[in-house]
Amino acid sequence: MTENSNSKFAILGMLGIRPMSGYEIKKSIERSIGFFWSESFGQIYPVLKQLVAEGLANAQNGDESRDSRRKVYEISTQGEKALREWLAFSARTNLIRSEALLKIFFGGQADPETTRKHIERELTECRRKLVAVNKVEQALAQRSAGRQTENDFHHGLTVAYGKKMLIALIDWCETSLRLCSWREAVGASKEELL
Amino acid sequence: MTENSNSKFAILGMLGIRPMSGYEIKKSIERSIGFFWSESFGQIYPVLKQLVAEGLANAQNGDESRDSRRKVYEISTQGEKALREWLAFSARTNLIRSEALLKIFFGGQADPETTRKHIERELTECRRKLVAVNKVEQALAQRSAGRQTENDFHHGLTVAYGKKMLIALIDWCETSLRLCSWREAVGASKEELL
DNA sequence: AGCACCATGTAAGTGGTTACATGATTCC
DNA sequence: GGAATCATGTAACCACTTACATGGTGCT
Repeated sequence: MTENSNSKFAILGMLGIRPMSGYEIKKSIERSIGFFWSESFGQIYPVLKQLVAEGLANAQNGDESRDSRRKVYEISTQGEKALREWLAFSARTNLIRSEALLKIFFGGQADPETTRKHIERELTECRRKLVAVNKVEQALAQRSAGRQTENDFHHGLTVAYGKKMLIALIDWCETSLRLCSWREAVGASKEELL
Repeated sequence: MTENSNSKFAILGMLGIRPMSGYEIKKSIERSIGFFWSESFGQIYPVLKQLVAEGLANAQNGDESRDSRRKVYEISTQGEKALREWLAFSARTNLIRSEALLKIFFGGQADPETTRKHIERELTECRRKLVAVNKVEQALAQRSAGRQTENDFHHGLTVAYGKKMLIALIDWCETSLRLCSWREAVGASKEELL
């Protein structure tokens, strides 16, 4: 842990939207920012404890009529300040590591079908995700019809981001598959000529 | 270490392109797949040792006329087989975590300038990267003029991917900045009306 | 009664970076 | 002779995931 700024502020940021339990934080992250962020329970619960210890959040535990173990965490004034400071700080350029792209890059060292399969899998995945993002987009539009909150506006920006990336990715997959086919056809005819 | 499949095969894949030293692997990764992959020396050297121990690569050390410590590693027949097997295996959907997007998502909890700054920084970064990708694209086109190797073809696919993503990202940044401006203008006029 | 989901937490392991230590070679 | 780059390696640390343990609550 020590100075695990990312998870810490991701969780604090979620509490900034509304008070939540650890379990809710997980679900909420999955639904809203799952496209580019994730947190595991193994991270969430210790961080929540840490946030309380640092005075950045308060725990209100023991809501009757529900599971008595359930604890709802709320961001504190200090927490809001800490979050704002972190938000103002320039984001580190994060190291993305795409296993799929790596396998496509090395595709020359496998048979041509391998690359094709990776791209097809990617394409299927993207189309599935696009459907999900469209649903989120619709839900957001409906919720913020009339007056759009600050949070809704910013959520909308990230949804637009996801959508744009997915559309571009789908386009790349389709183009790449055509290139693969074309290359295979040329390769085949070359062999015939020998 | 144990079963660090990703780094292991990223490095083995580089050796599959041509024999290299640890240092060259690092540079080569940065130049060709730096857009979506990275390896640190702290990872490369132990993995190279491991690859030799497992019989997936051979070390030819002690080239006179150059630094005598320099060791060039070469993929073995067994290594090629292991690489092909790994390549054929479906890629896990990797967890991307974008700190910048996270900060934009939480932007409603900071002043509007914060979000704007993050997007502007992103835009600058993307434009810079696009220039770099274009250079790689040109170099690749020149190198593979006439006959294009399998490796060149697959490298081209990943470069096209990078380019497409960057163009989409730049577009998103520009649109988002306009949305921010528009929202700020509306917000200001609202306050004037109060 | 049983399943799905809500709910919290810990321990072990993983996959990786960063910082450090050390030094050779090349080019100006 | 000094800077840049080539070159290899280790140790400490870090953030995070996975698997495990445990059990409540609500619906059918």
